Amino acid sequence: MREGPDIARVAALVADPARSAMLIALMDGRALTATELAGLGGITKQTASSHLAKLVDGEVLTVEAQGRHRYFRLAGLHVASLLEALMVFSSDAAPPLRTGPRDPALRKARICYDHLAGEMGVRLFERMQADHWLADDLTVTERGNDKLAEIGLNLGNLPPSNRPLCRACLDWSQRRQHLAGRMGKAILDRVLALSWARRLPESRIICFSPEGERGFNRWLS
Amino acid sequence: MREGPDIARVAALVADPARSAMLIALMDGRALTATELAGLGGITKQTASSHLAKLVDGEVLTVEAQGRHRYFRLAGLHVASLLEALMVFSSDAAPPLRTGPRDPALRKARICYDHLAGEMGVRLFERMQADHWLADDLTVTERGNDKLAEIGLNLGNLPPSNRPLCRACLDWSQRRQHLAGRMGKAILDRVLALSWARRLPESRIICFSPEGERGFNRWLS
DNA sequence: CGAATGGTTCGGTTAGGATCGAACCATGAG
DNA sequence: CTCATGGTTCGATCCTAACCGAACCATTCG
Repeated sequence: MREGPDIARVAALVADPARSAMLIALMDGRALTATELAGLGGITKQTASSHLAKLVDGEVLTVEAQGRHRYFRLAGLHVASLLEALMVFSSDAAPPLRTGPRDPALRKARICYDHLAGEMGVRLFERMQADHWLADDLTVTERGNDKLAEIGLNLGNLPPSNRPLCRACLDWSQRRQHLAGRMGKAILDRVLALSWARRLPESRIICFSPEGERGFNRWLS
Repeated sequence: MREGPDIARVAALVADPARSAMLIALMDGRALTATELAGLGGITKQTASSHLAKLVDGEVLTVEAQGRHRYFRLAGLHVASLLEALMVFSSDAAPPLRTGPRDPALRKARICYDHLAGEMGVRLFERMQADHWLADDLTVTERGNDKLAEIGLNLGNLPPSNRPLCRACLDWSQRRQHLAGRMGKAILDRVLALSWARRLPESRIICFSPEGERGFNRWLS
């Protein structure tokens, strides 16, 4: 009788309006927090938490904990394919709501909690390692201190804290690591203070000016 | 808040075990009666009747009344694609309950609505792309037409239809794409007409003969 | 150390829907 | 016509799961 792959299990996960709203919101590959998703689904965070746990358990979503946030994202391409296949049914109407010009910008550079992420953040971090600003254990080398001084940054002046100075943080859009920790924050602060870039209100986008990007690239080279 | 396409509606239709069992049974494109489907779903005919009404109402199935029978079949290719997309999830993990000798055959070649799926289908599709039978936008190139002519297929002779000529369909067992659309159907029809393969009754398996497989491979090379 | 914020757990309520028995309608066979 | 069979409708039961309030845990900030 009832055999074969258990299609109903996954379908049931998508079958709830709140869950499907959250899934659609994640279709562009972004990673969103539980409270953001609760808002998008029109439910309280308790309910969202329960839904998200089910989706993760069902391997439809993956989580990544960062600080006190938990970032949820689709578990892979096959999930997006499934959602696309479902959208075919309601396709005749329903103009898609997303993918304004903001998305590419978000991939290029954005704030991740308090430090730089996206393409620019990843490039920074990889350059710091390749050029030995950082040692393998993520401590700052002498050359690192020199380079930081070039943009007016002296780690000795940072406010004390028990938060680690350097930490690697997984970048969702690039799937590589970028620099987090107090130093990540300090560098972003300098980038903003130098007017190399500015934050766009109501979003996580960091917008580099043309001169700012040139300055940043020159600094890395 | 909650906008966008109402994917939860269709997902809910598939989310019931009895309904999904019936849908899977229909994946080979056959049309079955309500009582047959009731048996396959492991439910009484009253319940099945209710389920089937919902599926028809939701445009997942179509009915055809003949005498005192009512034949149900999938509403279209997009339904089969959806079911395949769902099967992707239960394929890798979840030690399947049944691994008789039929499964390998099913993975090797099977019918997906009306076109070739499984290992053979995926190989065909990848070859078509690598060897430029198809352009990136899935239109048929001149070389493609030549190769199709080799097995006696002329796309100009296909019956007109508004169904797309070429479509990619995610393959459940392979997690890659295979060829659907009118051309996918036409190729499978030729493969069967050439006696390269035949359908096994009561299943979705497409069984290639040794010579048939050789012919198929030679055609691809 | 609080205070603030992001998230989870628990308990109780509620609504939807899957299920089947029984009765009913429609078609076809004899 | 009568009977058997395919299918639907109705009503009642029962179970699941979505939901939120409230309390709780964890992390960061001052």
